[in-house]
Amino acid sequence: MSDNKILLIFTSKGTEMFSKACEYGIKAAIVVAQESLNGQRTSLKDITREINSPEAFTAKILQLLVRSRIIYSVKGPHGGFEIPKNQIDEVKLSEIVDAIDGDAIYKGCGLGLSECSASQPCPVHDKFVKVRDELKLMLENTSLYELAVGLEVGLTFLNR
Amino acid sequence: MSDNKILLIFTSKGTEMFSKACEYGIKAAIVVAQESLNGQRTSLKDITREINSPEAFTAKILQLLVRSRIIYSVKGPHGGFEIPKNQIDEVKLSEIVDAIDGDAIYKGCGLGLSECSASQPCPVHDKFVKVRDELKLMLENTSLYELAVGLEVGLTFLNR
DNA sequence: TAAATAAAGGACAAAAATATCCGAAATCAT
DNA sequence: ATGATTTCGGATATTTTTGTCCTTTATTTA
Repeated sequence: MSDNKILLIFTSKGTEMFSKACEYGIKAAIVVAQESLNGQRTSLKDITREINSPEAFTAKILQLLVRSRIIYSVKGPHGGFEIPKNQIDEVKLSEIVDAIDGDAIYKGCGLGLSECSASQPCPVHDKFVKVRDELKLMLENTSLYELAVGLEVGLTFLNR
Repeated sequence: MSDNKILLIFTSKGTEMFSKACEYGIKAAIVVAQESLNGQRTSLKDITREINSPEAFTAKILQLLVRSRIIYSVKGPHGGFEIPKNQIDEVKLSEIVDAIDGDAIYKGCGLGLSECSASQPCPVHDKFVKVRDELKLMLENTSLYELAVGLEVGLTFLNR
C-alpha cells in the first residue's frame, strides 16, 4: 500500500570538526592521561567503556598514538596504556590531531586548494586565516593535563 | 625482487574543514555569483572548468543548492545557473555550508557528543566555544557578494 | 514541429572511512 | 612450563563519500 517513494538523491549531513577516529583518539588519550595521573594503566576495554567507542577500531587508533610516542603500551596481565606523569603536560591536542587527522584542518586552505597563500589567496582565505589561527593556537596550547584534570574533578564529561 | 612490504595498517590523513562536496559547492556558488553580477548565467561545464571539479558530482551538489533556493537553474539552450543580483549579498557562506555539510561543524560538539553544553561540557568544550563561535560568526557574516567581487577584480583565485 | 541544448535524476562504481574478527606475540601469575 | 591476559597486526566487512554513466525532462531556436 502507499506508493510513497522516499527518494534521497543525495545524502550527506554530519560533517564534524574531526574524523570519528580523531574524536576517539582525543577521548581515549584524555582517559589514559587521567588514569596515568592516578598512577594506573588503562586497558583497551576500560577505555572503550569510558568513551563508548568500538573496541577493535579504537585499538587501531591507540596504536597510532603509541607509534607517535604520545601514549605507551604494556602487554600482558595488568597491561594497558599509560603516559609518563611528567609527559602529560607536554602533550598538546595538536599532536593528537596531527597524528590521526593530519594538520590540514588547522593549516590547510579552507577550500582545499594546495597553493593558497596570502599572495595567492582563495576567495575565503582572509576570512579563514583568523579562525584557523585561533584553532591552531588553541590546539597547540591545550595540554592533555588540563583536560584530564577537568574530567577527574568532575567539571567535564565524556558520556553521551 | 625486493620484499619491501609497505604496510599501512591504518590510513587516514587529509581531514579538512569541509567535505569535498562542500568545497565544490562553495566554489561553484562563488562562480555563479560572479557571473550573475555580470548578468550572465553559468553552465555546469563553465563551472567545472572554472573550479576544476568532476562534472556529474558537481551537478548533484548544484541541485542541492537549487533545492535550498540558494541558486536558481534554467534548462535548455543558454540555460544554466544564476542568482538574482539583489539576492547575492543576502546569501551567506553559512547557508551554503548548512545545505551541504550541515551545521555540526560550527554548532556541534568538538568531540561529537550530542549532549555537550555549557552545563554538561565535554573536556574540550570551553576551549572550542571560542573557535566555533568565531567560525560561526565568520560564516554567517561572509556574503557571496564580497567573495564574488574579490574574484572578479582579481584579488583572489580559484585555481590549484 | 523538430532538433539542439542543458539541467534533473536514477543507477551504478570506486575510493575512503569506519568497524569487526581472529590469530600472533608479549607478559604476568601460578 | 602452562595458562591467562592484553596489546599487536593482518584480513575482511560495512558504510559513507566521492565520482561516473546514461536516460529523461524542460526549454530555446531554427
